[in-house]
Amino acid sequence: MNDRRRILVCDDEPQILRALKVILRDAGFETVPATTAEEALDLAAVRPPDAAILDLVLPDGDGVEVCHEIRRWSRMPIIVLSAMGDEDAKVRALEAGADDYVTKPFGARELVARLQAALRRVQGADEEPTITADGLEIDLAARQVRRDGTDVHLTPIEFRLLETLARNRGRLMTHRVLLTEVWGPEYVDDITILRGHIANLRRKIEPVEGPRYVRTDPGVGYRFTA
Amino acid sequence: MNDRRRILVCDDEPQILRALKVILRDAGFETVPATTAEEALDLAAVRPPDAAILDLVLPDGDGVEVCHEIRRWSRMPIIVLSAMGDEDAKVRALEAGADDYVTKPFGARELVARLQAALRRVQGADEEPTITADGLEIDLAARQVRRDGTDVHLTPIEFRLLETLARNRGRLMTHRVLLTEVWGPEYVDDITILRGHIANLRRKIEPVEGPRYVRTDPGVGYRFTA
DNA sequence: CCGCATCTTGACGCGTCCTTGATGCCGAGC
DNA sequence: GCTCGGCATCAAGGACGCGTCAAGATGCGG
Repeated sequence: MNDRRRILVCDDEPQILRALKVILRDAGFETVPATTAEEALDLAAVRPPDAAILDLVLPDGDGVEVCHEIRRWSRMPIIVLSAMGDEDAKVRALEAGADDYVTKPFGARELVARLQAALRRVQGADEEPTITADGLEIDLAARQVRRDGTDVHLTPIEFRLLETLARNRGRLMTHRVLLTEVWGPEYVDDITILRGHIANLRRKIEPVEGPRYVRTDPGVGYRFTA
Repeated sequence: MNDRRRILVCDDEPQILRALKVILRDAGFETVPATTAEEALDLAAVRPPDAAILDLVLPDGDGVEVCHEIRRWSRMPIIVLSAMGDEDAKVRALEAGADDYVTKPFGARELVARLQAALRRVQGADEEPTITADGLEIDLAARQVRRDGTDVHLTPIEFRLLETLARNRGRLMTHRVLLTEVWGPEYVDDITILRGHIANLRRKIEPVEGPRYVRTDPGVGYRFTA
């Protein structure tokens, strides 16, 4: 019996595919290789892997599309590989539902670390009634937040902001995604308002010594870390 | 002999159908696949399954219609799959008799958990005779309320309001939920009337120094706290 | 037909929350 | 070392929701 995690890896360059295979095997993962977008989607549907690593540029399509397709039916962790400087495609992949990105050339340790972090996230993501991250309790059904046992009062917008971040804990949420999710599509570009409420939220739930739960990814967005 | 539960699954996209099949098989269910609304209704009629999972968008109709049709003759658990952001269709499906909804993309474990919860719910529903919260007694069967031992007279609407709040004690009940629950779906937006009766209810059961049982959540709704 | 209890509706004052722009800080690139 | 862009913070205004009250509508029983 083999209980190793299966990782779908899609990249059109054979040497990168081989390198990824070695890196993942050493980290205790099983690799399911694919070289085209179509092959990746087929493999994912026939027997869903535990996570996927997708190159953004593929012969028969875009890694963003693959990401989008998979997200129609699965929440499996997806990490995209982007060439350096390809900021735009990176952000589009994140908005299509990717969990994180790694820019090529990547270090083996960084990739594995991000993969494991993403896998850890999915463990308790089963739409639990209450999310707990050391010292912070978020009761989604009751719409109640406690820090170190004492209740914290959040305004409606602050709660929805924290809720969407916590529901996607570990995942990098772009500014645009957060804005459309909390305020609606017409606020897509209003980053100022997002910043303001992030500040208020932090003042209420973060310890004084610095941000612990809500991390900033400069130029891209925010993420909730446990 | 096969005693596995049979689940009718209706989705027009082959990839999603395949993924659902795998997920359900791993959870110990047998899948009855269908790709159109008509096919789903036929299969359900020929040999009723134990539950149904329906996509909201189908080639020859709406998942809401299928839901409505099935409900004409069966109380089997129905779970609908809705695309993210399609709040309206989701609500209509629930009003047509669906038990629960899962938004795509869904986690495998979440879907299975909700399916099992729905199956369990069909077994038996429980009733609570009387709810007590320090100094306040609510006898649901006798429709009687006492505060500190003395009877309090509530009008019919006031009682139903308190009843729904108390049955979901601790949980925040939105304006919309309270209005549909107490007054009916056509009062969904009439917040004024809700405010008025909340005020009257408070005058009768709350101590003079301020609200203790019925707390207000600005912009969202009310909740009953013990 | 009348009176009472209840429900509904609108207006008003008040408090909270949202929004916006200005300001200062920090890191990256030159 | 300097400039520039992105980020956090703060304060002020304006908008919105809430609770309250009173008057009118409705329904029921006497």
